[in-house]
Amino acid sequence: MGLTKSEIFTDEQNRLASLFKVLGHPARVAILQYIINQKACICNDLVDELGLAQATISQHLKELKNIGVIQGTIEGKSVCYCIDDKLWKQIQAEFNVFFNQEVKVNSCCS
Amino acid sequence: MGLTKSEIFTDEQNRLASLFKVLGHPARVAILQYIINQKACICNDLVDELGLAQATISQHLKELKNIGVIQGTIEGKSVCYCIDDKLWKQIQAEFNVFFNQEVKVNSCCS
DNA sequence: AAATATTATCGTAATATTGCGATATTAAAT
DNA sequence: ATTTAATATCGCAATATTACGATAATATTT
Repeated sequence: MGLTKSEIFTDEQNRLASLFKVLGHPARVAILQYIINQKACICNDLVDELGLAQATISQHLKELKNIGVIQGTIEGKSVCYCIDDKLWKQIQAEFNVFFNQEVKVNSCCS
Repeated sequence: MGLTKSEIFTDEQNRLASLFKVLGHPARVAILQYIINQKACICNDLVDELGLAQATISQHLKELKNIGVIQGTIEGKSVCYCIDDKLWKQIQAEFNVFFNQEVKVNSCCS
């Protein structure tokens, strides 16, 4: 197997999980932090900054682009990647909806 | 390979990624939602509720226990799983620190 | 103690992810 | 047009994850 059974879950559950999953790798967290701090970046900066091969960085960037959290604009022979601020805030909002569900503490565990 | 190079990232990056990763599966999102709504649960309820085998549910519960977001108390022959509200709020807080970094929108992307 | 019920663990197959070298693609510079 | 630079894609090997049947472990019930 190794195949997630997406069809048995709700759209919301699949959606949340897919967002969490993309953020669930330290390289992608590092890339986001770097882009945020530098305002923008090109892939080669990241290759120098992180210790990963260019092909690997490019692959991680692609996954971040897939969920729309970053966008790339071609600038001459390089690409300028930026956070999509609207989506950034939207993802945070979706996470907060999940976390703000009221947790009722049950007697059996306290 | 297939081996994440954790040693090249900061503790914060690894920590955040590991939390996101655990939440990055729809079954685990579903389990958390179910426990929150039912106040508590035992594994067998989840087997009926979700369409996954008992062994699979047990494995997902273990991962959730590993990050401390749920805890299990033995109750006779079953186990009562509850959200650890303190950790639940702490994880949310850690995520918000990440998301609340100020994003400077760069001219090249707008 | 034997039977039953619930959960955990083991072993294994299928699929996914990570990482990287090699190579393509694209655009600027010469 | 050729060279150079930056990024993307392909193909592959190593490792991780997902899922589940079988079985073990634990605790209650009979």
